[in-house]
Amino acid sequence: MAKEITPRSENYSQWYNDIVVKADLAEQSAVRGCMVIKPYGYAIWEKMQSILDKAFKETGVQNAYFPLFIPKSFFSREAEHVAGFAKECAVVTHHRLMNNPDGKGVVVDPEAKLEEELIVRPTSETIIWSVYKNWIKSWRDLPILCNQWCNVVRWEMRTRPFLRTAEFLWQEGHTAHASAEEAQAKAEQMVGVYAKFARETMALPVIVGHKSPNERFAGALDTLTIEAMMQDGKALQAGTSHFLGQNFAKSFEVQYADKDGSLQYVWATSWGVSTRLMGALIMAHSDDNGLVLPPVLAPIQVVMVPIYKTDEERAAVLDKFEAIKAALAAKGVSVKIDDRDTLRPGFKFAEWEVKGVPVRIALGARDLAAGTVEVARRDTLEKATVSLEGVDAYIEDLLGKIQQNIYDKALAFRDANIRKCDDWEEFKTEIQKGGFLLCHWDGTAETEQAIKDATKATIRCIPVDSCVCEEEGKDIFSGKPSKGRVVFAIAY
RNA sequence: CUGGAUGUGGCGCAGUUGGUAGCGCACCUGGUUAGGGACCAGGAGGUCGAAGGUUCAAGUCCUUUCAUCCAGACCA
Repeated sequence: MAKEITPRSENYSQWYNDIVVKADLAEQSAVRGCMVIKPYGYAIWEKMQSILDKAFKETGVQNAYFPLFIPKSFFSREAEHVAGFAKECAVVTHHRLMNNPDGKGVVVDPEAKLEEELIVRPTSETIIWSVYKNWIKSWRDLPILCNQWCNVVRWEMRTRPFLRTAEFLWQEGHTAHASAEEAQAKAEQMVGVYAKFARETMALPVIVGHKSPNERFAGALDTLTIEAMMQDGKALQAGTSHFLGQNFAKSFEVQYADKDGSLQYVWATSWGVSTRLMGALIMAHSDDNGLVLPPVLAPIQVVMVPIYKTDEERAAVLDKFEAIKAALAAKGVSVKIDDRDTLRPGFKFAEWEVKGVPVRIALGARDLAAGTVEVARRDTLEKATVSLEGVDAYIEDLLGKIQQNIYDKALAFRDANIRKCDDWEEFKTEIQKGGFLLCHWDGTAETEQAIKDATKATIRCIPVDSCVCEEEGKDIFSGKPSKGRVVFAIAY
């Protein structure tokens, strides 16, 4: 029987799209570059949201909401920032439709032209800072720690489901502080939250580091990032946290009266992760049978497939399933009993594998007689026959093992594809094979650009949590002195 | 925007030198089945992306146009 998922060796892009579609995560929408996130995919996003949201609140952050539309003039205040976004924004110019005088459909009412165009937010710095201006008067008002869960629109020339869509869901945190040190610490704290989330929840090993000036967010003084490696060896930026300095405060004139009565500009951060994390999840863990979900994120952690010939057998098996389900539910495990009687077991096995459900239990007459169940794990595809007695404890333990194993597997893959490189000729061929190359860099934008032009590789980050990178050396391209190694890779 | 490719039932595709559309999956009905994507029989579903042209006749040839995909450019 031919598998529906295309082997990754043939065409990684096709393989990825197949998993998105077959696992029932998302489909293409009628709007160019946008996608419909289906219930199963959205359930995963909701889990990500709830876990992240809890972590944010533990750091004192509160949720708020700001408008979707931003007056065009707001963008002209921060020159550097607008340069990074101006080219790819959707613009609202009119506010009314009318019946087409030809009688065919509707047209934009030319009378309804807006005085000032509205930009559909590509990110909310400008509107949030125009609001913060009114919130911040005194040192007592600081810090302000707000996050918003919302959608943003960026009219990208080329899109890919989850990784780069014209509209996407994300959270964006925006904080204001009295001192540079406090703001910087906040930016570091939040990238730490992201790294912990990636590792512990998504089972995704990430490298935390600073972006080079070239790759920094428009308007930021420092950008911290978590960089992950996908199974084709390409890098994916999974989340960022920016130290914005006083750029936005100055542009939007956000000043507070300090304890000594002097007027001071506030210091800012912003940080965000998006539905791109879904893309990371898919590309990091999936295999040729489909999605592989870490148990912590799986909307369904255990699926039960009954096997029967007669109505009596079916009733007996489902009865047993209900008992196991109750025991598992008491332990906080989410369980789905697949009692559809129009489909055969083999079909169900394959279907739940594509969807990445971590554990599958099969139970039939044979097992009932022996007092056992068949427990299959998605990460290794191994099957075990387990005694019905205490199966709930076995599965609870197994879910933890699967979570750990998925992380270990991804970590082993990543580490096997990180290597040092000190020779430019070698670099040019090695980088095309995928993976991360740790190389010396002289710290100049010119060198970085030259390397990018020659190989398409970019500096993914200057690591902060890896001691191997702190050593003197010579730049791989220019030969000039370098204070440490940075991560080069070809990125999504 | 540049280069390449593709548009034919819900999905994936075939369709020769022009002759009035077919296959697989999915769907509906009935039956047999059920421990890894079942089988048999019957059935429904398409103005072939759109517009124009050539022709007795166009899915097929010509022109225009639109859309999608891939590779660039672009991109926290």
